[in-house]
Amino acid sequence: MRALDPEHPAEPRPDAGRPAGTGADTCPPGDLANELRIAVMRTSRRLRIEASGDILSPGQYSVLVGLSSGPRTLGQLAAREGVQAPSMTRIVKALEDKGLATRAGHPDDARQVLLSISDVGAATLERARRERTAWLSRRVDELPAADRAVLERAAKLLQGMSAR
Amino acid sequence: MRALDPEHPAEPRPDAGRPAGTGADTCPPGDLANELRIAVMRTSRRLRIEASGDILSPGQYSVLVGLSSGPRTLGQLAAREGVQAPSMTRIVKALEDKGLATRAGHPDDARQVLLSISDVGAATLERARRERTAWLSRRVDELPAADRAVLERAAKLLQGMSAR
DNA sequence: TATTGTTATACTCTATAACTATA
DNA sequence: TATAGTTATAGAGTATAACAATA
Repeated sequence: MRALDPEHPAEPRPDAGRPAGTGADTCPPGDLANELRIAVMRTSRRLRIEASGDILSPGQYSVLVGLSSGPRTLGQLAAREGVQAPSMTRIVKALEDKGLATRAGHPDDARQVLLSISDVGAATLERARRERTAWLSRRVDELPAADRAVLERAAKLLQGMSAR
Repeated sequence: MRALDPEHPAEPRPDAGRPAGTGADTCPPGDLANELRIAVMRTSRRLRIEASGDILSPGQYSVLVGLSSGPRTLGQLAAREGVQAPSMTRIVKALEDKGLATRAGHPDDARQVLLSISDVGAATLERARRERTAWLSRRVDELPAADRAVLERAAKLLQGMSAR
């Protein structure tokens, strides 16, 4: 089994040291960024922990996501993942061995290699995605509608802020 | 330098395939969980990337956070981080070598070891925290007040959902 | 000569197993 | 005999360097 993620397992409680009963709706800007960082990192850690039992390693999952929108060369995948070519060679080899991706020569440039997701790969990706969302779905369902609306707007904001 | 985080580098755009102009304030529950997962994972990836150049490895940072609220035994730290004792031995050794943590025998049980954060360690942790929050602070500052309020409420919700 | 991808090798961080010291 | 921590060793996953094939 994969090791637990060492990132931010237990940040200090956010309200420590803040005077209680201050019904203010806003906190200082620096505090917001810090609390948001804690919230995001803590949630991402739980998401990864709860997703344990994967068939896919994080790298394999991520590459499969990249391939789900169309064939890519090994170099494109490496650049997109931010890893070096030898690392991508390894990841792709693992995906091929599991039958989740297929390899073909590039029609125009014989040096390059074109990787595609297989049907089994697409199905595996879908299952992995569902597994990774299951824990969060349960938690979200427990919330009142007003809170869900807040999270929906926040999700859009975060996605916009983090887009590259 | 440490490798880039392989987690979710480029999830598919959230609105793909959704009819535009649907001014609905809510989306199906499953969709919310999925969008929230994408938002959280993408943001956490950016946070880690932007925090590159650390003096502290993720594990060392995390242990230092644990020590910042008081001395802990090696076993306590290992349990809190979700790693085995030998791994914690290594992390603690690295912190000691850098002068960020100190070791002492347990007063009641000579088998145990008590780790404490040093003054240098506390200062280093503060600096690391600021670095890790800097990117997010800039992004948050660009937002209108209403959006910041949404994120503030969302941060509290996420922290509550992810608490253990 | 430059570029794409592979192989060889090393480093980091993790785990399990075996061991020492103490309870 | 059980527990806290260390040491030894192995398994992922990453990187850089050197190489082969092609442009």
